Amino acid sequence: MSFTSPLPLADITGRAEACAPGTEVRALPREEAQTLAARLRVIADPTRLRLISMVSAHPGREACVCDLTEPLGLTQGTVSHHLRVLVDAGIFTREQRGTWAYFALVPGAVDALLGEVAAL
Amino acid sequence: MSFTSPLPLADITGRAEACAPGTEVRALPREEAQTLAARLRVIADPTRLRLISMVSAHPGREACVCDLTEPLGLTQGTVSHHLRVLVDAGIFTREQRGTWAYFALVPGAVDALLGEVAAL
DNA sequence: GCTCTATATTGATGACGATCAATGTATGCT
DNA sequence: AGCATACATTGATCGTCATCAATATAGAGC
Repeated sequence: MSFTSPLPLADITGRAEACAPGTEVRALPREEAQTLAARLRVIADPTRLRLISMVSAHPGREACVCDLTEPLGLTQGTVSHHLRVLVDAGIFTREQRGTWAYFALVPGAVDALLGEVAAL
Repeated sequence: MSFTSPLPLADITGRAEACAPGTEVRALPREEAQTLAARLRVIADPTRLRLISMVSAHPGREACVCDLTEPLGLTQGTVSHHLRVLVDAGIFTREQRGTWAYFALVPGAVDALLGEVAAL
């Protein structure tokens, strides 16, 4: 009787260890990932990053649209759009003073967002 | 001599203060904003956020593609694509061991990125 | 009232990117 | 050699979004 031929190892599915899928990894839930990614997409835009930088560097840490349109080299409508996105995300506040609308950073808003990512 | 009538304030262009554009605001340079936004876009995606979370929660803080494909519910090709993006961005490392490719987090890579945003 | 200025909104366009199915490449085992 | 597995890549499709031009709203002064 010889054992030189195929061994009947029925329980071993693949060879080596066949990438066990039963490791049960705790992943960030799909829905949380969705909302966190959406919030990150707000600041993952060059124009909005510049807006954040410009407003925080402005005297009084606030600025109106007309202060921001020309240095950005974009249409007034486009700048207004980006400011709306930032306000909706809770990163900027809008305060109407007469004809002008002044935008300012919400203290800690960006840091809070970054903190959630760092906690992954 | 009475001063009750229209004052000849010729040097004031508009009324109020007419949104002075000469305030010279230091903005994040266009090119830096572009690259920083591109790096942020890497993590501003739900699937890639979950990948980061899953790998860091995996025993040994590393995982191969087959560990990640099924729990994500995505095609193997799609997962491979996202892993490539993360490796190219310097967030993951790829180590080939036999047939398997193991991915691990680059220590401090995400924090460095977040730090740049916080420094705005 | 009218007019001008500051800002918001709408509609259309173009580009980028996430995803999949299919295929290609490489490694290991028999 | 042949075959099966793990992963990468290609090509195509579809949705999202940044941008603009045009229009709308609204406040301030005449």
